[in-house]
Amino acid sequence: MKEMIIGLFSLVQNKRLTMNSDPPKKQLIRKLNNHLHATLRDVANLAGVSTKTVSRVVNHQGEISEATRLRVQAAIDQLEYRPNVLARSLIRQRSNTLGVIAWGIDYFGPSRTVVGIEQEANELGYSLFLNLMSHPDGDHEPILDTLISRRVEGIIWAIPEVGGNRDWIQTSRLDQLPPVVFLSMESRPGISVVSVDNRNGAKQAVQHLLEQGRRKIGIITGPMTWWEARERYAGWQEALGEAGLEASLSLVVNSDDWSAVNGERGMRTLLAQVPDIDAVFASNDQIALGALSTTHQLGRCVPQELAIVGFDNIPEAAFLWPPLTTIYQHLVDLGRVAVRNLHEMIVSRQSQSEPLPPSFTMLKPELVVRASSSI
Amino acid sequence: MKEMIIGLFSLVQNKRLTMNSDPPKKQLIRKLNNHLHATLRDVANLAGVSTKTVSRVVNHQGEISEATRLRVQAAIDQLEYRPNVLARSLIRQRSNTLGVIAWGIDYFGPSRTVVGIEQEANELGYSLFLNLMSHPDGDHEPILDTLISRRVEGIIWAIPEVGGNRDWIQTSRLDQLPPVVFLSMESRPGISVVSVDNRNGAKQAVQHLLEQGRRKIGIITGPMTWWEARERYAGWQEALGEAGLEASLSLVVNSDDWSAVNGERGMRTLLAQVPDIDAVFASNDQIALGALSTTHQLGRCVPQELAIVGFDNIPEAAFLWPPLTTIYQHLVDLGRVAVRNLHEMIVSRQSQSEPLPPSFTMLKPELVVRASSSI
DNA sequence: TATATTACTGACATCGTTGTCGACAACGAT
DNA sequence: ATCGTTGTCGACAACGATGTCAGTAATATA
Repeated sequence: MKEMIIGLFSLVQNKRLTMNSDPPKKQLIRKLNNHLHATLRDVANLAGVSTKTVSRVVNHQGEISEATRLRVQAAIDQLEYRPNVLARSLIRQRSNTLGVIAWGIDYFGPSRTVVGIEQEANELGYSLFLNLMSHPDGDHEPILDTLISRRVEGIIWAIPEVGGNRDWIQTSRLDQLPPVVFLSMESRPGISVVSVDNRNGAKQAVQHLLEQGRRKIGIITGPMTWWEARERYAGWQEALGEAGLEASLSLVVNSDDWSAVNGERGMRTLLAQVPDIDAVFASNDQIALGALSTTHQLGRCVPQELAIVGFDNIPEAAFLWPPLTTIYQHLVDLGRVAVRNLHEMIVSRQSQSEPLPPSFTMLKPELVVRASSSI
Repeated sequence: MKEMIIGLFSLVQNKRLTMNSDPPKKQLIRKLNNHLHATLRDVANLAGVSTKTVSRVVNHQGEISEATRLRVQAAIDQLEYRPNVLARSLIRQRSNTLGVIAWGIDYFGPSRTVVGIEQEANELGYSLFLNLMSHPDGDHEPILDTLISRRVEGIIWAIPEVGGNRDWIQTSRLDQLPPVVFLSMESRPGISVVSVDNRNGAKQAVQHLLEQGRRKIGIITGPMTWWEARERYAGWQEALGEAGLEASLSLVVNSDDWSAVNGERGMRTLLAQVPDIDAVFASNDQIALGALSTTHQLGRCVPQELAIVGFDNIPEAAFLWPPLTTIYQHLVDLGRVAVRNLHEMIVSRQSQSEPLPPSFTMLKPELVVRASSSI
């Protein structure tokens, strides 16, 4: 009975071969002209072995006699065979891909982060799907759907926390996703996060200004809907508080984006509110740049009359006039750590063991002292 | 006879079902716990139809009675079914993915380009694999192998032309690839290229300086191994030549990278070589920034004594002191056009028609006048 | 010499889809 | 009553790989 079934099977299977009257060689030439790819079966036919044997050679698995290995390898080379990863992913149930959802990679910070993500993903053997949003609080649903449909094994959420754009995490949506690592956001129970310690960075900046003998230290914040802006603001407050100074509201100017325009305006406002202000912490380097621009326009001397510190250490910072003291964030590392953590989550989920507890990593930024803050 | 075969087939197929003793519902719960995805078959079972019918509903193809359509849709929603694009790509022989090979996306220019690429790819329904190289002349072979194995339908080569890093194009390697569009390089027969007209940009910059009455116009070039640097240099030469001025070598300083450090040094050298120089074309904004830094250090007045023009229009340019005149490249468009061209190549190859002739597109940059060049 | 072991290889089913082809019911027309 | 049509739907094979299992030949063991 069994033999009978097998017989019928192969009878049916042979139909394919008989339908195609070309000899194998000719078939292959046609394939190449149509920009098709050689398959395991092509290689197997050419080498006179089964597809499984070719598969074994390709994956260096199982024991293969040197003779057949060479024969198969020759066929592979001759046909320029490349395994079809789509088919492999399908049967292995592993796509070896990650998805990044990012925003603002035309800015220095986010793009550095993506570089780190790409490097680490590459080293761990993942290919990376890049998805960009046009606004930090845009609609991410279609992106998630694509990533799920493509069966990515993990997702890096490289979008800043702005307003309520993380509220969806509380919903059940997260359960339907592969492992996700979030970047640059407030820690929340149950999810994995990697962030730069913005508060500490701001604190370092202000403490440095205090050490330089400054006492009236203003701040131009970023948009306060951003978590990072709030953290930097909090760091400024903390540093002043610990020094026994009042974080008076007249020393604060909020800007509604991170651009130099607002730095320019903010600086004017601060100088109007507190004419004898002697230092300003700008919440990023663009804002600092705008602030510097204002000091030039008004003829104030930096750092003699007024010290300025930024945040980010953009490549231009060292060449501004005067060179800008700032806070350096290890953003490439941020990306790398995120992928490493993600990889661990993926591995742990595969091994069916207890799910890994969510991780929370904080990277400490560094103060870079230049002429804009020290005489 | 035929019925017999069919009978045997389904007998064999049923083995799978009998082997698995769980009722369908329970199977599904197990699936969800293991983070598996519902398949067409799951949906079909739940809705009491065949997989093909579900497929038809998902793809809005064929004629389906409203009753079954609703029933199937309900099952899809209930199971949160997402089609597996890997399987779909496999059978359809279309992956709907593109690959980008890029370098330097932590710089402003390349990252803008990638933004454009991502946007257009997204709009045309492609997912994007991002691959970064650490050097413009690094080894791209492993990247190409991965992309081929993943069966991307096209490749965007977003790496600047440096030294001989395009020589491989002459080899047969290109034939084994899906359609490729190259960015920012010299036109070559047989390949598709999209570039910014660097020569024209530089020419505009120098012509602007001439219109301002400048006559001793120097240049700080980029690294001359780069095609873009050579083009900008050529533009400077052309503009001077057309104005009847000599492009004397004393007016030229080469820098070996694009950084501000070299702009600083370059400016010093120029001032030493030609003390009465009255304008400088810096081959990018970083170099211009360095040059500006030198003028501050030496107390030269910009633009009164010395006009400076850059290239790129980095976001900081408007806020430097003085604000920098520069050349704006439409890099987002560059990326978009590249993907659009690539898409056409892909479509044409599919339709089996005559292969599309390679395209060559040049985007014209724009002069942005600011205070560094006009009094 | 007969049997157990090892080394190597292949047949088949399978992953989750879609294209092809044909089955079947309902319908109106002859 | 018979015969196309039309509208729905399903069985099957196929995409290109890998895992399972069994088969064969060569070698080692009794």
